[in-house]
Amino acid sequence: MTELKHEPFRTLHLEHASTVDRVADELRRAVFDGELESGTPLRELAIAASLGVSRPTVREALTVLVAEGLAMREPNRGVSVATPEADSVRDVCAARLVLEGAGIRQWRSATEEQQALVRSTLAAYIAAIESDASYQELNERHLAFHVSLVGLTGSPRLVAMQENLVVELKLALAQVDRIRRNAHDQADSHAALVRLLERDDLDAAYDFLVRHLADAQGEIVEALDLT
Amino acid sequence: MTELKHEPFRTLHLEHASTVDRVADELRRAVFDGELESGTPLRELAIAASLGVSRPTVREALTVLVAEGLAMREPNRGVSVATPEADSVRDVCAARLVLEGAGIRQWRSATEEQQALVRSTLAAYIAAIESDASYQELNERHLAFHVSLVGLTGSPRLVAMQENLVVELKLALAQVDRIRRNAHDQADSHAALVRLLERDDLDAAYDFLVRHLADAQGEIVEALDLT
DNA sequence: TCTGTCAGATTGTCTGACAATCTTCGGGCC
DNA sequence: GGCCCGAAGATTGTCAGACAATCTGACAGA
Repeated sequence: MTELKHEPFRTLHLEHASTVDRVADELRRAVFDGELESGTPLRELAIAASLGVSRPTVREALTVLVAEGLAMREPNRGVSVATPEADSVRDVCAARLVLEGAGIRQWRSATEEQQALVRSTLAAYIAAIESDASYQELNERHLAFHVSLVGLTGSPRLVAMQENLVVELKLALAQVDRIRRNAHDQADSHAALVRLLERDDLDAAYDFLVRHLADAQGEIVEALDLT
Repeated sequence: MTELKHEPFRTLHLEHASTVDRVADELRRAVFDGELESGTPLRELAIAASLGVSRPTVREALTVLVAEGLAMREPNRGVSVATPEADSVRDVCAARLVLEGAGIRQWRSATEEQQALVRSTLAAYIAAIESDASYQELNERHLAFHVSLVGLTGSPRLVAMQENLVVELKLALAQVDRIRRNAHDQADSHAALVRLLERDDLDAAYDFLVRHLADAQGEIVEALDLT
């Protein structure tokens, strides 16, 4: 084989974006940015014309969105932006507690690398707050921190599941915050959680997480009901 | 509305199967039955001709399979049946432990209905064993029991995640058992687990689950390495 | 041995089309 | 006046055919 030991091109990375992917990306962006209200029908022809691609391509992109839970397909009635229900939010938070709780419980058996990821994700979140980053970015960093907690389990599948849950949350937040943007500062709370972890006080950390998720759920559900 | 109180047609259910769904079902069946070896390329034209549908329809069905993890898509190289790696199996089992463990921990706070589901699923598994059911059905019942454990959490999303994991396991089993079918009787072990639950001895039940999953993982990985 | 080139196969995407189904709207009937 | 019903329009689900881009493999040439 012609494989070199040092692999000098390891950092190179070609963006292999198919048309379908780019269409899906654009639709995702529009949903998260709140340009598309929940329940908005996503007409294939309109999107195809608007983006300058063909209908089959749009169709494929839509099935991707549906698989991700960002949209709903009703037979013979097309695809529309999913509407986050209060029950869904409650379920997402319950599921998050299971996944993130599992991560916390495995703090001690996690690798140094995984622990470092939690710290650095928290640091990035704090830095974003202090630099007055955009609302979107704060959300992103915040949720990335919670994903990193699941990363402590070392299980790619659990992380993937958490990322799915986070997508649903982002959808709900996009709907809620389209009306009133309230990305309030939660850095202290998260920093306290990490301190408990560093102190190996896992039970306290878990209790902390329980309260934190309950709070988040309460806020989102409340805001959702006002819609 | 003309809605009747007793809803006499509640049991009626029209199979609203689109062509895409039926193609996907057929492909799934073929994979689980071991007709398609892992790594087999799934050519769009061949499948379309073989099933008498058009290529776009097959394409959509394939993206469904890929989303489910049953197949892999490599850009410009098409879709092929996924190959279960030992690492994947280990990860699936680790993830299962988190989900099923969460179910067990919530046994007490589960509804009567959810607990009954666990019992009845176990009963169905045992009945299938005693009636010398087919290999496929035993597998199905066995895994259904484990799903019902996750059902104790009452979280539809966690159940959906577990079902995804189970799909991957079924794929691995299909590959392993294509060579040697070894659906050995595990009814006693599962019955013991339920007895521990009924006795509210959750810690023991959890330990039991840990061992059970470790055993299962060991067997599958071993059989996989022999391939 | 390595590189460049070419044919065949397969996918990614487009165009155009048609039937089935849903929605809407207006007409006829009580 | 209000309600059932049928026709028109819109949209999806599916199909057929086509073409460019890319991958594979083989073969010739430096």
